Amino acid sequence: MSIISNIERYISLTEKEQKAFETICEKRVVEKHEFLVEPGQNCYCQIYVINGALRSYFLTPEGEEHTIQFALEDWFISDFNSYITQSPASLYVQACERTEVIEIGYLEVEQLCIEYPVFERFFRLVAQKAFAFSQKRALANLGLSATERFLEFETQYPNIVNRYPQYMLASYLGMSAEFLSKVRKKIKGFEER
Amino acid sequence: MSIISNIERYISLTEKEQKAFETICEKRVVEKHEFLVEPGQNCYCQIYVINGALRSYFLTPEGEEHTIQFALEDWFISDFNSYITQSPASLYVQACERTEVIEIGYLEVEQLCIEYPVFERFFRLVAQKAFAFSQKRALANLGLSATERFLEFETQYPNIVNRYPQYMLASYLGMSAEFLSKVRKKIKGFEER
DNA sequence: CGTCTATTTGAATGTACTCAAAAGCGGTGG
DNA sequence: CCACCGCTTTTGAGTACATTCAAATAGACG
Repeated sequence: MSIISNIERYISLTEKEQKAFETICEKRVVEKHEFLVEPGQNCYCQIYVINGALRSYFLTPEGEEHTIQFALEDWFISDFNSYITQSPASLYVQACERTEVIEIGYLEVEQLCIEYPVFERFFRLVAQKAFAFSQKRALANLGLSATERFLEFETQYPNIVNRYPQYMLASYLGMSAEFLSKVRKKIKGFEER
Repeated sequence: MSIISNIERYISLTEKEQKAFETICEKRVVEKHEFLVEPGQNCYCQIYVINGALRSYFLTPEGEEHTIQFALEDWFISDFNSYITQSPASLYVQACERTEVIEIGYLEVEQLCIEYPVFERFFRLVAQKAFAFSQKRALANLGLSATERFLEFETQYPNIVNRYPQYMLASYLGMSAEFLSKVRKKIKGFEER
C-alpha cells in the first residue's frame, strides 16, 4: 500500500495535494542494524515504513535496552517527543531487517499544513489515534502478569512476535529475556495437553 | 487561567473565533465522588478542569482500580479512546473534590474545526503533546523499581501527590496501596539521616 | 566450519503482592 | 462538641512472581 492511499484512509486529497505531499517525502533504504535516529542527534523527522521492520528503544544508564515501539509495513515511527518539541532525540530508531522508508521532515510538514490545511486534519487524526493507542498499551500492561502480557500481545500482533527476536519482545513487554523464554515454555506445555 | 488563554498558548484567535469556541463550551459543577463518565455510557466529550481535581480509571474483572490519569486545574481529561472512536466508554472519570469543568462535545468540535481550521491546528498540537506525554510515561515506568517510580512522580508532580489519596497514586504507579505505604516509609527513613 | 549472538535452563535471590489486623483520620449525627 | 462509623493508611508475616548470574545449547552469518 502506498503512503498516499494510507493517508486517504483518513482524508481525501486532490491531485495537487497529493503532489505537494510527495515532494516532502524522502525515500531511503536502511540496512539491518543501521540506525535512523540516535540519541542527541539532529534527525527531526517522522519515518514511514514501506517494507521491512524497525523499532525504537532507549538505553538506561545501566545499559539495558527498553523497546518503545515496533514498526512494520505502513507504520509511522520516530522519537515523537523529540520530533514535536524539536529537541535532540533520546531514543534509537534501528532497522531490524533491510528496510525501505520514507522520511518526512518537521519543517516540511509544518509548511505543508500551512499551505494545505487538509494535512493539519490528517496529522491531528493520526496523533489522536496514536495517543489513544498509547493509552491502551499503558492500560493493557497495568495489572497483568508477565504471562498475560505476552499472550495478549501475541494474539494482537502475531506478525510482530514472529518477526522480531525474543529479547526485543521481552524488553517491550517489560520483562527479562530469560523470563520470557520460561514463560513461552510454560505456555507451550499447556497447549500440548 | 481561562480556557481561551490556555488555547492561546498554542494558537492565536480572533474575537470571532473566541466567541465560536465559547459557544461550544458547557460549564458544569460536579460534587466529590460524582462521575462525569461511566463505562458503557454515552458521554462523548472532552472535559477541561477549571478548578478541582478529577481522575480517570478502569476496573479489572477482579474489581481492582487502575488510575489512568489525574487532572487538576487547566488539564483536559476524558476516555480519549472512546472519544475519538465515538464508542461507549470503558473508563470512569470521577471527581475527587468538588470540581468546576467545561465539557466540549465531539460533534461540536468537529463542526468547529470545519468552520475554523485554526482549531484543527490546536487540537492537532494538543493531541501530539498528549501522545508525547503518554510515551514518556510508558517509558518512565519501564525499567524503574516501585521506589524509583514514586520518587520520579513526586518530583514531577508534587501537587498531585499532595492532593490525591495514596491508594489512587499507587494504582497509577502500578503497585499496591500497602506497598506504596512501605515505600514512603523507607524514603522517609533515608531523608531523616 | 568457526565465531558471535540469541535462547534455554537451573539455582539462588529479591522485589512486590496478598492477607489480616491495628491504627489513624474525617465526616456525620446525636 | 463529642462519639461513632467507615474509609484510608500502616504494619507484619508468609508467599509468589520475576530477576540475576552462570553455564550450556542452539542458531545465524560470514
